[in-house]
Amino acid sequence: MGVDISGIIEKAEIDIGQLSGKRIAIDAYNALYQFVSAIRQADGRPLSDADGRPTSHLIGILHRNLRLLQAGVLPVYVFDGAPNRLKFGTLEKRREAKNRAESRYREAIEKKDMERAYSLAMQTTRLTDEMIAESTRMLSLMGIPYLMAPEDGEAQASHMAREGEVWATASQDFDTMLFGSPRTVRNLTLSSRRRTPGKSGFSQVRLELVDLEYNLKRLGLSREQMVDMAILIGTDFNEGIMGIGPKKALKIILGSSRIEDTAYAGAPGLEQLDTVRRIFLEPAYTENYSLEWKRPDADGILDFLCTEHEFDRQNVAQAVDSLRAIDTDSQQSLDRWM
DNA sequence: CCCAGGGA
DNA sequence: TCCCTGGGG
Repeated sequence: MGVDISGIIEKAEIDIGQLSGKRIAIDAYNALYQFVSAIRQADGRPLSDADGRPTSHLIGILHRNLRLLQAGVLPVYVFDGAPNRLKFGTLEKRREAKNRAESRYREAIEKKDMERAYSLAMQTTRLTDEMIAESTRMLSLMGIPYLMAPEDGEAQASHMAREGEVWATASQDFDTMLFGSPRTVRNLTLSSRRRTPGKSGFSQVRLELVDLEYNLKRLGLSREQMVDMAILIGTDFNEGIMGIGPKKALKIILGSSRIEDTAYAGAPGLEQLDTVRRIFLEPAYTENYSLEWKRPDADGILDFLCTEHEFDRQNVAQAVDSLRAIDTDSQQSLDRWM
């Protein structure tokens, strides 16, 4: 999930209207995980068609993007490429955690503890290659641009924001700040309710905007120092130091300015310091993409969802009609003036 | 995730 | 009008 420095970051609550006419680069994996973990039936299993194939990702993409486009937002989805080898450890840990959650889920189902089963089911969420392929196909049909990052999707999205190709990145974690995204939108949804893993029921969430420069200035850090702080805490690419969270890390870096000047220089958990720094400060990116929002392929969407996946034809037709009523052309020309 | 529907 | 619940595939 990336490094959690939420506690020391100031966010501004914003209204969706403030994103109208703006291009937002969305961390695709992050968004898809939300869909697949949140869109479930009562026993926790994802929604699926008659053949048992999952459909949560498709429902999520259809409805979320319909609402975003209606609000005037111009979304572009950035998918992860091949993970950096320093991420292998994190990925392995996630796999193990999912396996554990799966066996606990089965236990909870046997004990008929549905509430626990539901929350465990959310932790078993996996994105398969087929779901990724279907997601990009769905985006194409909706006329929404997407691209594959060479490595980390958040790094690519952040590069695009730095270059001014998009106004902001959208992700739930704070790695986009480390990657240098000037603005990060969190909780990019139209509804303000969210199911959270580990808890039953819903909690309120508000659309938030995180401004990188503002936060760096307020904390008295350079971005390089913020990256060092994250490395002390632990990132997807290194373990970090046990017992050091955002508060202590901030104090340490404000006192010593860089990891080499602290007592933690060379400590286990901080191996390959310069490589990890470079992952955040000089990330791999591509400029080989085009941002164009096209008219939706109405028949294509109906075929895909209703013929291939047995969605209700009337529901989908209604969504498609709403989609066709949106004038993305004028939003794109409006966007030039912002 | 988002929506529709019903009750407070 | 808000809040909660059930449904979607």
